[in-house]
Amino acid sequence: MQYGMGRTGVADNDCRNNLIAAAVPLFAAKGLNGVSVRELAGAAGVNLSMISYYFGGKEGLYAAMLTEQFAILGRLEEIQQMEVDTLQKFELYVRATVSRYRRNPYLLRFYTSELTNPTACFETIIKPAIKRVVQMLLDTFTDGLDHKKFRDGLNPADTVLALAGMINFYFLLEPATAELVDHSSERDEELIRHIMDIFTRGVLR
Amino acid sequence: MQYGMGRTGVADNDCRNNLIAAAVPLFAAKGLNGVSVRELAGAAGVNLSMISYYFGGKEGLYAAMLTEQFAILGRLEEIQQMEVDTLQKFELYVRATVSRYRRNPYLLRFYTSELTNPTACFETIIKPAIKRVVQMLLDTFTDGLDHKKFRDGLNPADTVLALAGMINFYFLLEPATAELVDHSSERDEELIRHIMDIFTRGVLR
DNA sequence: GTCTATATTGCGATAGAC
DNA sequence: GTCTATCGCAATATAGAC
Repeated sequence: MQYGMGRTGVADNDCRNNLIAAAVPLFAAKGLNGVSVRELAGAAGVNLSMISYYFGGKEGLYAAMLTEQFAILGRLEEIQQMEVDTLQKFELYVRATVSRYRRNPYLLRFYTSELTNPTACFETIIKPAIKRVVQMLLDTFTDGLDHKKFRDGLNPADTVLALAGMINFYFLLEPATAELVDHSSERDEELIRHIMDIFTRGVLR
Repeated sequence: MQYGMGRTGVADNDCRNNLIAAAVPLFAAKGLNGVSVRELAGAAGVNLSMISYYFGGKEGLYAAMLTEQFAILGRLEEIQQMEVDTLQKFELYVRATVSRYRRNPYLLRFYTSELTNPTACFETIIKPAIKRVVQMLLDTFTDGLDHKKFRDGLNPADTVLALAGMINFYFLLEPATAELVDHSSERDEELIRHIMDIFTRGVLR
């Protein structure tokens, strides 16, 4: 997987990569304050001092890991540029959200952990990322309003937060409701259709 | 509630009460691992050793505080027993949720903090509390289905989680979207009406 | 019941050898 | 770039005086 051989010029710092890879599930499960540098280094199979060497400390590793995790959120903004109907854009947002959480089960935890118990990274990484997604949804909604797609009297912010809430909350509640509700990915298509059904009937004119 | 002062019989263990009162905003903001016993004792104006004396340690104080905070969630189950229309029960749930978060701005943080970075309290306190609320919503929905209030093809779990998601996520996102969306309590009535509008149009036959 | 003083452990960070 | 060893500090918890 990694090379490390002088002249080839191929990426070589296993240490750095291993640390970030090991940090993701640990920080996701226990939060910044719940994980020690010894635990992180042990899980990565590298020496404890490498954390300071590469990241300047535990918080630096946390920030680097979060930056990498949240880079993927930027792709949501591509949806707004696509040449499809407004309602289809909202459906694309829901689909992208579901597949993102399925592919990366840790992302939602960083999201909500920082919303609830913010660290220094909240202002620099998480808040801007969330604002851009919400702004994208607001712009999409405004565009739909201009084309008379929606009924009158809808509040843009309330409407897009309602859609975002339906899909995000479903995943957030999973640890508590797994015995009450089938959260398996086989039902994802039904879930998406269901949420879009409620939303569509709720906002159309 | 507590006595111990000879003859007046008035509640007396300030220490215990002060500790719980001081612990609420601290744990809410920084989580169990983010707060030290020194900080807790200092904020409560009591001696550090009182935490072990009354609660057996920091985690005991955390658990006692959470138990007190989550007791209020039990009142949601009264809604199901009320003699009103099914849709009105859902509206009562939304209203109760909004007013609960307004009166106690810390509750949602404990909720989501435990969902995201669970401590020992998750299994004993938070998960049972959430399950009971979701079960109440499911029962209410089933009742509505029996009375042919809703259109066919609706999945009970997806439907009630969608409603819960719309209202809860609105409050969860506030720290990130305060500059984009007006989250002030003056808009609460509009918010409730808006969410119920979408939900009602989304599920009615 | 409340205090002081302290025991003990674990933390994050780094100096310095290689 | 990676290691060992250790520093200095803050953590929780408690023993024991009052």
